[in-house]
Amino acid sequence: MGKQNIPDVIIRRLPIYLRVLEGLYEDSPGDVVSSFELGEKSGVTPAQVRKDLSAIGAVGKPGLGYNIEALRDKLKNILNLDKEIRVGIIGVGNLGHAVARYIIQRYRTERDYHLKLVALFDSNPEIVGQCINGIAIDDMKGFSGKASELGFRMVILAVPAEEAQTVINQCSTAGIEAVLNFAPIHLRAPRGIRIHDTDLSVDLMHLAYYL
Amino acid sequence: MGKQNIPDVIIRRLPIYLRVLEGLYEDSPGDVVSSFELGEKSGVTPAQVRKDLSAIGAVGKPGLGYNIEALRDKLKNILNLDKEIRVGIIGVGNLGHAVARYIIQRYRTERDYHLKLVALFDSNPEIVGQCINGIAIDDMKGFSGKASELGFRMVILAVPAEEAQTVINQCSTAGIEAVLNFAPIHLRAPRGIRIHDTDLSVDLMHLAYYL
DNA sequence: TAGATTGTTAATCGATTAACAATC
DNA sequence: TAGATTGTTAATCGATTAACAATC
Repeated sequence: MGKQNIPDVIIRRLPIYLRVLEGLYEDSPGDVVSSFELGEKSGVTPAQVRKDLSAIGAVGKPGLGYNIEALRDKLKNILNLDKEIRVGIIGVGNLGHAVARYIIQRYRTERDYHLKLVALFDSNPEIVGQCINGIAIDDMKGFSGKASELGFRMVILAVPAEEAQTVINQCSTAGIEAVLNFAPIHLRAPRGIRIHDTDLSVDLMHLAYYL
Repeated sequence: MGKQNIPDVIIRRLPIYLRVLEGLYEDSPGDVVSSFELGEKSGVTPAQVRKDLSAIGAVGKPGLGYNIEALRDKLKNILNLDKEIRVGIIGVGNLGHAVARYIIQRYRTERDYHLKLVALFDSNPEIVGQCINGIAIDDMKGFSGKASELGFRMVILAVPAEEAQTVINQCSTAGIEAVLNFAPIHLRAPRGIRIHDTDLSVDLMHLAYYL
């Protein structure tokens, strides 16, 4: 496979381009988009757009622009979104619960994003066994088995900070490869796992600087 | 005020340092922390930590490190977290609702972060008038009045993509200065408003690349 | 053809890392 | 004093921007 080691800064912008392209495709499938328009709608300069697209091997036509559908498909392909991606959530408290509902709702409406929530886990016996939109909350004890049984390699982590490192080590054992971490703590990534930290509080504090 | 134009990359790391320092302070107030330990716990190199802290004018003692409490206070001061920060949420659907509960819960437990949710807005008459933890959902029509009455300058935007640009223009009129945007669209920032975009879907797609 | 826009190269800019004298 | 760690300077690295010949 031709993963030519594209820098992460570029990868990070691809979902944003893709989001814009989906919108353009709805309005005018079969049409073309320039780096100027795509950049405008993505918050990126036209030069940057061309540099990024050229880095991933997407090609446009001089004088015209990029074919919307082809470019969209290219991006989906690179981001692995042309296959079904199964996701589990660990930690179904306030936040995990909300994220679960959000994903279910969003990817129900959404056309064909192959992002599918397949499992929920918690270690609190009081909520294990409950259901969210038909998905049962499993005991964290059975995590490893469920992961291979259901075949998900991506996990959303919404447990308390104190438990997060322990849980991520379990994820590693279970063959998980990517983790979106909502716990307010920086985790040491075990070998073979990619972690992205995200924290509403951190975002708010960052913004607070600009008040 | 000494806002010496600190680059945003640095500002972005400050809340993370602060988060670590709060933890350290609980365990050993009055103690000192080295750039090595702080970096370790923040996912940043020691050199970077020292560069960042020096940029904001924080000082440590050679051979010892940085005083935990003093550094924490310095960070809070720079991030404006030594004053009360009032926040409103616009759009109380699935996501806005979850964010509201999350903030209320988190800043109840939290010691003394002066981040306070003071208002909720929506334009759907069916939910206007409802309450979340004692905070009423107001009609978006009265936004501008409420903003100045309650004195919040920061807003969390959780409306559908189609409405986001319109709403942010209203925010501008109402004197809002900072917006955390959850709508899956890049917004043109009106003069005087700082916008940070955040989108769970974008984060998941970004991670999907590494599967 | 004339006008528009790509793809790429070179120039610029800024951020990270390395190194080490100063200092507790 | 000896050992540790800061604060800063210089070196490196990488990302963004500008510019423009090639091409539709």
